[in-house]
Amino acid sequence: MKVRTRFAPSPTGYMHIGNLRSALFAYLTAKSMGGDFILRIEDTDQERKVEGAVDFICQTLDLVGLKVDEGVGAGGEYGPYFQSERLDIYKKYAEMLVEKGDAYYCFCDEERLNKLREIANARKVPFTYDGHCANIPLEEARKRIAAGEKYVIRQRMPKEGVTSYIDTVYGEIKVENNTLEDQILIKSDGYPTYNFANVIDDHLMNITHVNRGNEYLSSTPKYLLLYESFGWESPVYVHQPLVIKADGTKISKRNKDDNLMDLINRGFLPEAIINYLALLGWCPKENREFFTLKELEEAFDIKRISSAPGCYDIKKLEWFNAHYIKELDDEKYLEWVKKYLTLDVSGKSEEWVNKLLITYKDHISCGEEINEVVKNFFTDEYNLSEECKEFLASDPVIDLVIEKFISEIELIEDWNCDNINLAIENVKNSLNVKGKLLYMPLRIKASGYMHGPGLDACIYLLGKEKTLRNLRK
RNA sequence: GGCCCGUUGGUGAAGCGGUUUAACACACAUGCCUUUCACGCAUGGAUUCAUGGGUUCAAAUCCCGUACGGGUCACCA
Repeated sequence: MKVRTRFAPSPTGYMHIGNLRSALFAYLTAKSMGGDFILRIEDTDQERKVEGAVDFICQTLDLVGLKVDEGVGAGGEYGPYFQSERLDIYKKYAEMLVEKGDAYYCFCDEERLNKLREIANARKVPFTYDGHCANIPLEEARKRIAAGEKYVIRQRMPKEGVTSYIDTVYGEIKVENNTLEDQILIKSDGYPTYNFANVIDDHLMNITHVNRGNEYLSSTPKYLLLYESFGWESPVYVHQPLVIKADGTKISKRNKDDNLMDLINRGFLPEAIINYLALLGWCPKENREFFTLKELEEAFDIKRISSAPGCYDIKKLEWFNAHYIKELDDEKYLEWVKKYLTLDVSGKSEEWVNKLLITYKDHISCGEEINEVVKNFFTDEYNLSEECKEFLASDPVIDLVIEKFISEIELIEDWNCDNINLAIENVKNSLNVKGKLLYMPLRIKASGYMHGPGLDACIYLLGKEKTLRNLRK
């Protein structure tokens, strides 16, 4: 049977790094076994729905290269793929369960449930539904419904026994049935709950592997009981470890380091994000860290998903990103990096701008960083860091080096890197200064930075006039 | 609180009973190279795998308890 996995987000806003990771793992689970990746939208909560969120999810998947084989945006024969368009299907299956006695109509209103909750709170015991409506005869229940009374449908849980299953990542999970609540399947507005719609859709859409966060680990028995009631075969469960942050705070759509669009807008490459995310909770058999999506599809193996949480670290992502930036060929790099350039380049030749950007290609870890690293080329007002000032004051020969260099620069007629190197060489020979003491003063005075690309290229790009102005400051 | 999951160096993470004197990567330190930084190359750092017991000839690896962290107990998904 062909492997089929799904990414089933609810349209509640932007995606963060954790959402994308879920999508990635579902995608890789399918692709690693030659299967299909399906996109289903779980829009059963009418109150939390956000306008435009579906488009956004599709765009995001497209952007990072996770191609949807079937479902929203791709079509397919198991639709509709919006849960809000499948209401009659859920209703039908819920009624079947009622007919079998594995579910029942419940007329308890919010008021009564709140009262129960208060009592439970006061006694400091967890609230669970008391089964108040569990034994209303079906005939009577139907009459009340016909009379217009509001109702929900609840799953009837076994009072004893244990439900267990084998999870691909966590192994055997056992849960006592008496800890399971008679959960709601169909809400009073006629919409299904997540727990129910999920089971129905996964079965009807022939989903073979269910990828989801491990927060569902202990509620999975509820699903299993539903499959059992229907006499359906349950899918393979692949529960994934959570993604946490080093500082203990949660991944949030509002945090700029976590929000996917923010990352893209700051100049993180999709390839880098995908590569990094794949390694968050999964590890390849061979000792390797760089993977394209295609390579991940080959190498991925659900058996190697870790059961310990993955730790999201923006620093490591930056490192991956810097690597992928270096891999870009110059033409592609220029086209990409210019999208992030906010400095005023009017009055500069395109040739000069391109050379400047390429020179700094190996020195940025994300797109927007280019502005920081290159800004002194656009201003006469730069402030030296304390570290720079300290260095300049650290040796009396430094002033001589600068003075000599100024006179050498003044002599250059043909402005190119070779002549600039020659000038440096002359300073070195005449003052007998070399190494850090020679290069650092020149770099700091000319460019305002302690670090950067080759000094000759920096000075060349600065131009003769500006170099002299900076050196004389 | 009940139930479920997790805990390996500064960080991420491999290893899942003996070939481990615990891989690899990031970070750090030192050295080499480059007329500087960076890049690259080389070297160094966990007497030890949260903790206490147990099983075994042998445990980071299996079992039990403890601590800490997380999850879950909604007409949210």
